[in-house]
Amino acid sequence: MPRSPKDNQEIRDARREEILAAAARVFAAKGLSQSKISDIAAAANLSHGLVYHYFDSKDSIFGAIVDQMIAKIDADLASDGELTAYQRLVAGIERSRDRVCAGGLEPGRVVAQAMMQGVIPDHLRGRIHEHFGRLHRRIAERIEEAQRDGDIEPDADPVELASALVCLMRGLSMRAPDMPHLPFPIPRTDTILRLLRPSSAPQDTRRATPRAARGPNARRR
Amino acid sequence: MPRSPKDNQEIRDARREEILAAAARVFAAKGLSQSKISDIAAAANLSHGLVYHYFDSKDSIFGAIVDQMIAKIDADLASDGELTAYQRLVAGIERSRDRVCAGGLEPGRVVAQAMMQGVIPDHLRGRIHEHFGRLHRRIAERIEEAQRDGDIEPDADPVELASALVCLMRGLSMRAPDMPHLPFPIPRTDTILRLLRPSSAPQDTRRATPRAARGPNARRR
DNA sequence: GTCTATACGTAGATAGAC
DNA sequence: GTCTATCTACGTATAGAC
Repeated sequence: MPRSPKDNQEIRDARREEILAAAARVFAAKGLSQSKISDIAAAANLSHGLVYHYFDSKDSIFGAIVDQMIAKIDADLASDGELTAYQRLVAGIERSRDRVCAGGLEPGRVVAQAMMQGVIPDHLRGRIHEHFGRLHRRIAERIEEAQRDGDIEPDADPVELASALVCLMRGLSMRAPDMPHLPFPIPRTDTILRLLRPSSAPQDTRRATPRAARGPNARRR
Repeated sequence: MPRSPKDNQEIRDARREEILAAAARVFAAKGLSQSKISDIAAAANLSHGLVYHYFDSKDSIFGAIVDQMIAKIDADLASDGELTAYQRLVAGIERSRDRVCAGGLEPGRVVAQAMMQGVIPDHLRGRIHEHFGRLHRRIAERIEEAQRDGDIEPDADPVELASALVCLMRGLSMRAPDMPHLPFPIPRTDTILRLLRPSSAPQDTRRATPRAARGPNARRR
């Protein structure tokens, strides 16, 4: 008895996902250009030729991966309904940081690698560029909201803070997974948050110490 | 009349430097694996084959570049004799940041790319690893000194702060030179320094407000 | 010292057998 | 649907002409 069309479709979908998962690992480890199709095939335990049965080209695989990673990053920002803006920022930072610690798949890593590479398929450039725009805008908005809540330094430019935070997180994601014991530790979330922390630091003489007493994790209202 | 041996040597040295300079630009733009020997030759305005007259292989060129970049980074930290530890930290950050702004050759970029690549010649791995050890140790020491001077948050772990700072700077250097108009700005030095800034922030209840009044740029003693 | 022509290997992509 | 064999393009590295 032959396989039903439905079974075939399931096999196809499963294979596709397997290949994408394998490719994500390979790309994260080596970047687009250094990743051979055979590497991906080997990581997915199937033959070289079969990969081409499911995807047109290496670029199309990479495109699919980048889209997945972008979606994952967007999801990181979107979730966490009942929290303060500040708490959502912290949660996002923590998730990303945990992934780096686990040595697992850091979505930011793939995208950052893609951005650094000279040759990205043109359609991808646009998508990546848009992604960064969205990411940065959302973080800046969230920072602004947290400033209104009094959880973040109110006198700093939110766009500026967002840039610094994004830089830091990108640098974090860049730690090579095959160099697990680098001489310096992964900074704690507390340390990262120093960037945003309100302070009555000396250079700021306009405000004395009012709302600071509430603490950075205080719930608003 | 033939060229003197001395002239020949000068030509050789000059060519070598030209090739290295061209290669540095190419590597910074595309990374090791995407850089073809012909790219380097074209960037240096000479033929493909001549590159091999001066270097054994692409890897050996890359090795020379990485060494140059490492030396440049080390130099950034070494200089500035008459300054405070804190002032030297600031100067280093500013130099690196200026290079990124100029879109020029950011040494950290090449090294970071190298680190992220899966395949680095083995001897290079060691050198890069050592470099990071030195870099981090020096920064941590300098931070510690600045803490004693009262210019940096005294209750934070210097190693921790150094890690965060290195991450941030690495993320900064990663901006693609061919994407000059990213939606977010390069963070100002002030903003970067928020990581280190002393503060009488709420979560820290042990110290009240003593030394903070001196300001972060105050000369010690 | 500099170039052009060429050998060799490798990786992307296709074709056809099972 | 899956594999192996093959074509083709390109990049590293070398050899030899000028």
